Amino acid sequence: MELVNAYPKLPLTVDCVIFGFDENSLKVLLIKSDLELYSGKLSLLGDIVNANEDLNKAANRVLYERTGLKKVYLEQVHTFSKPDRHPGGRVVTTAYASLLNIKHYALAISTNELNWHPVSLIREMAFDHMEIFDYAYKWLQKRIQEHPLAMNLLPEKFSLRALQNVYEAILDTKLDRRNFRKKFASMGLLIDTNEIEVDVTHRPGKLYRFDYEQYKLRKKNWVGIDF
Amino acid sequence: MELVNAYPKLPLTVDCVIFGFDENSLKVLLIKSDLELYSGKLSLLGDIVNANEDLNKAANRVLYERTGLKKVYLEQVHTFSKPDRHPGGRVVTTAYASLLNIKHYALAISTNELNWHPVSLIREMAFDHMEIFDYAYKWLQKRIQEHPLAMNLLPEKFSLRALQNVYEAILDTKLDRRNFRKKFASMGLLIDTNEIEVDVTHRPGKLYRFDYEQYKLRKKNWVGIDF
DNA sequence: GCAAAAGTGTTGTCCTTACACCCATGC
DNA sequence: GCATGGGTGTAAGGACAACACTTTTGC
Repeated sequence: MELVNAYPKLPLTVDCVIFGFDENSLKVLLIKSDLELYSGKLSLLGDIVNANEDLNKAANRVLYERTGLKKVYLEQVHTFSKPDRHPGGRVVTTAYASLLNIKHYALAISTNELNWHPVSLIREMAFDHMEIFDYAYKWLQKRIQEHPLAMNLLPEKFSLRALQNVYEAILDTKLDRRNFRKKFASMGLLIDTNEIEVDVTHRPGKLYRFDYEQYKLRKKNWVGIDF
Repeated sequence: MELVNAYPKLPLTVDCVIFGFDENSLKVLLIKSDLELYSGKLSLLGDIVNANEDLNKAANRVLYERTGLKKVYLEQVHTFSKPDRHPGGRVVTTAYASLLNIKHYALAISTNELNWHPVSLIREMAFDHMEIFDYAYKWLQKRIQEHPLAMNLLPEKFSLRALQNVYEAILDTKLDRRNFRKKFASMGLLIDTNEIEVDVTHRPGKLYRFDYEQYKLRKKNWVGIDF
């Protein structure tokens, strides 16, 4: 079947929006742009998709090549396709996002000044990456309220305070501590490890594990019209 | 800048999942597959993306070419990229979805047996279109609970019963009539037109308009962790 | 004993659910 | 007058928001 060979073809890239959490603040992994035109500007981690890999694989490869990070859980966010979005010619890009604990993933590579940047300080980027980033950030804020994504970026055992810090940083808001704790207690998805924090300069908090087993058993029965 | 010319290129298509509503049931617009291999199988409305159009434009064009439908609001759902998803060779496709009132959009074309098919009867399709369809349907079910998408497929003036029928068909569930009405009343987004249904064989219902102005003014302040 | 953060309970409000009867119209 | 679906209210339960004091630890 040679039909497909006659089709117009386009270069396809992936761009990874890697959110990280550290010192109670949300960051994003960026490099300095390769392109002269955008010299000095920050850029997402992107590269071309090869002929025989799916987008997910491409995103993982690109992330690995640019950062040395492996086995990162990436989710597809959106595909951006404005014809003029890349000054070098037409390129369609699919954005992937992830959320991880900066302390768990040492950066093996520092090419292009690869580094974590606080989300709150990002003002502009190369290409249309600011638009992609904004989209991905909104996606993340919604996503974290519906999925236990936050657990990805905490150690296996964590305190409720640490969990709350994650939500506050990502949602960029303050939450009532008592209500937050009640909420998670009532979900029945946290297992008390009977351990407590160590090396803190105040009363240590209890440590919990997230009950992935239980979570998987739930089926979401979500009917609630609201807009 | 000739960088981009050296990149590997892939054929890119769009596939439109056009949901329609008629006679209180949810349908989807499908054609018989072009391909010999899939002869007799149903297929989404898809075609190649041209070199200088963005995906959104491509989706609109493809829809127009295949159906004669114009000015349909399409939303991007997901991009599917398995290397073997098309038997004729590697093709990446981006799925777009819409929801419209079948009675408002007469099909101008009937090539490939273009037709509306009840969603509940779809069992298999050509290519990976069943997977795309399933994804789009889940997307729709979530989307309609968070956005006033349902209004797209009602006449400008509609009864609460008609609105409820939409939700019941799409969510595939029964809703309590009184609670449903209270819900929409309390939202404050429906305007009583002071008109009533005509030509019904029972007590006519009041007709409402959706208050798009008001809706646009709302900003969603949505913080509610739930999973 | 002081600083710092952990831990905890109650009340009011709102939202959701469940549920049954009368009303207006066409025929 | 009967069949069909429109329209309405209430009570109970659950979720959420607001709010302050005591406890434990390190130093």
